[in-house]
Parts: sequence; structure tokens; C-alpha cells
Amino acid sequence: MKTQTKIIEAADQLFYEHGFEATSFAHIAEVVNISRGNFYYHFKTKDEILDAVILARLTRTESMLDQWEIEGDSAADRIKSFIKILIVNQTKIMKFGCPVGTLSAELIKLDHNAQDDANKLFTLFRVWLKRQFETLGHNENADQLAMHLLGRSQGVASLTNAFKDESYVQSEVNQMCDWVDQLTLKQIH
Amino acid sequence: MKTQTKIIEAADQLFYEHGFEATSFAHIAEVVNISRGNFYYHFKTKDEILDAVILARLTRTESMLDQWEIEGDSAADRIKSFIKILIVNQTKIMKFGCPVGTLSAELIKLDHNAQDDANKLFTLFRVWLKRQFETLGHNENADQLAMHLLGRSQGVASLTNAFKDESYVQSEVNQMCDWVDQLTLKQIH
DNA sequence: TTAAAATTAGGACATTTGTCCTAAAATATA
DNA sequence: TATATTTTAGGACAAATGTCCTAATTTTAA
Repeated sequence: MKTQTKIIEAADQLFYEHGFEATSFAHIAEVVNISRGNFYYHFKTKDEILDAVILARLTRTESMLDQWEIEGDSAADRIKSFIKILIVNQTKIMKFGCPVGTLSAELIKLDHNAQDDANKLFTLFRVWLKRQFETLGHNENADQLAMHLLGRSQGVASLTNAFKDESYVQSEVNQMCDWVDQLTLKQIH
Repeated sequence: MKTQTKIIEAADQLFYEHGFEATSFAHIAEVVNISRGNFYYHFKTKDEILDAVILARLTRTESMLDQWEIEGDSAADRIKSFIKILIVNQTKIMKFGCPVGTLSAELIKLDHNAQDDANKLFTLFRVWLKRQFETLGHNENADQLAMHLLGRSQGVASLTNAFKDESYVQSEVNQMCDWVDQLTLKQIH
């Protein structure tokens, strides 16, 4: 694997687990097993690494959404795929929270240039969800429903991170899935 | 005002606006207008300042909850007081997110000793809300309802911080208030 | 007024940070 | 094989960090 790719992947993980600010060149270098000075050849600044990490997350998220699009038989199923990442990634969310939400919050507090780019991750989910709700027949308020679900998912991630309560996640995921089913019924009638 | 109090208040604000890690002794010293070396007389370490800030937030939150307890005519009203902080503190939440959630998330990522203390802020709201839902007649699942509302509030704060959308906050607050009213009806029947 | 205590300013300290340079090594190309 | 290009290691650099010491100043108490 190319060194540049290794740097991005290591930084991606470290930024998620310890935050952008708390992760140093030295930390990444140790994981990748290269000398600190060698960084400069691949990335001029720490911000450039952040840009690359965000870009990597964007493309990874896009392909995940594409996958859900293919696998899901109905819009309701696809929305439930989104909801169930809370279960699939439960362990990581307990330890480090939501990768999208925590990065966004940190960059805003740092007043960092990349905060708009980081928010594109949120927008990716928002737009995708909106389209699903439109398919479900809720054209008039699809974006509102998307924001609602995105917000609830963020909230669950936040409290899961704080309280590490598995039954809470399960309960909230069930409620959200029920909510989607109710919206599906409304569409039929 | 005492220097120690001024340090705590300045740190409180800076930790909220820029995060704990990103706030340095120098930053606080500049706001309080004292020399950097003088810190050591009041606080031995940065962690001691954090402890003091968390303690200050805990007492401030407790008195706020007491106030809501006094002002609210019914449990439903009191719960709505909680929901409406999203509106009252809208401007700050847009800029810096929820002070409880963002601190908790940061300290967990830093694997900081004070993460349990910071979580007591969450617990304060959780226990208070639980008691309100019990008063509302939902004894069997009061804690679940409390966690549900706490989570939704966290989610709204998170997305408000990211998207800065006023109408989203208002819409979500209305939905949560309606939800409380429905729970109140269920209690009467 | 004088002595004691509390508070302050200023700077030393080792460490870490992001950034940047240069010479050596590895790889590719002719 | 010989040359050119890519990639690397190691360290220099100034700035900033949290921590800690000491002497001076201010405030309090006798």
C-alpha cells in the first residue's frame, strides 16, 4: 500500500478516536512507521491531511449510500439501513461517538477552515435521506423528515457515547424504525 | 470579584467556545488580565481548572433546574422548560453546540480523567426529567422517556450547530412539546 | 506602625508542536 | 549498467505548551 494512503487511513482513525487537534504528526508517524520529516513530502501541512481525510470519508460514505440504494428493496428499508448503523457501529460509537458529528463539532469550535467540507458529510446523509422520503411519498416535507431523523440519530450517538447503554440504543432504533413504518402507512392511504 | 472566580468564569466560557484542549493558560490569563505565572497560586494544573469549571456548571445547572421546578405549574410545563432552552440558547448553540454534549464528547476522546464528572451534568438533566415524567404518571418508563428527550435535544443541538437553521430548531421544539402534550393526555385517560 | 500572610508578576524549564531543509537511499528509466 | 527521479530519514527551527520557582507587592492582622 502507498505511504500516502497509509497516512490518510491512520490519520482518519486517529482523528476519529482522539480528535483532530489532539492528534499530532508524531502520532500518525508512529502508526504508519515513517519518520516525522517524511511527512512533508506527502503533505505540506496538517490541514492538508485533514482535507484528504475528509475527502476519503466523503467517497467512502457515498459508496455506502450507493450500496444501501442497491440492497434496499424499498425506501423504508433503505432508511432503516441508515437507522441501523447505530447498531452496526455500536461499539465504536460508544467509544468515540459519531465520526461525522464529533468532527463537525470540533472543527466549528476550532473555527477551522475545513468546517464546511466536514459538513458535507452531514449533507450527504441529509440529501440521501430526503430522496428516500420523497420516494416514500412525502415530497412536501422530505427535507424536514430527513433533518428530523438525522438529528435523532445524532442524539442517540451522543448519549450512547456518554452513557454506554446498549438497551437505550436498541430502544431508540426500534422507535425510529416504527416511525418509518408509520410514515410508510400514511403514504399508502 | 475574586481572581479565582474570574479564572473559573473565563475558563468556563473559553472551554465552551473553543474546547478544553484548545484553550491554553495564556488564553485564560489574557481574558482575566493576570500573569501566566500567577495561575499556579490558584490552580496547580489545567485539570484542576477543569474540575472547578465542571463544579461551577453543576451548581449552576442545579439551580436552573430548581428554578424550573418552582416556575412550572405542571410537570408538562417543566419538561417544556427543558425543551425550550434550545430556543433560549439558540444563538450560542448555533455557534458552539451544547455545552454539556460537546464537553462530554471531547473529554471522552481525550480519555480524560474528568469525563465521569462531566457526565454528571447529563445525569443531572436525566434524573430531573425522569422525576417529571413520573409526576406525569409514567412511572414504568420514566427513565426511558427522559433519555429519549435528552437524546432528541442533543441531536437538535448538534444539527443546529452544523447547519445553523432556525426553522429546524423551532420545528423540532414544537414536535417535542406536542409529544409531551400527548404523554399528558395518556396520563389523564 | 509593624509584622505576617496572601497575592501577584516575571521568567525559567523541559517538552511538544507544526513546519521545513538537506543529504542519503530506493526505485525507475535509459 | 548508468542516470534520473522518487521517496525517505534525520534533524533543525521557532513558537507554544503546562508546570514550577522566586522575589516583589499588596493586603490583612497585631
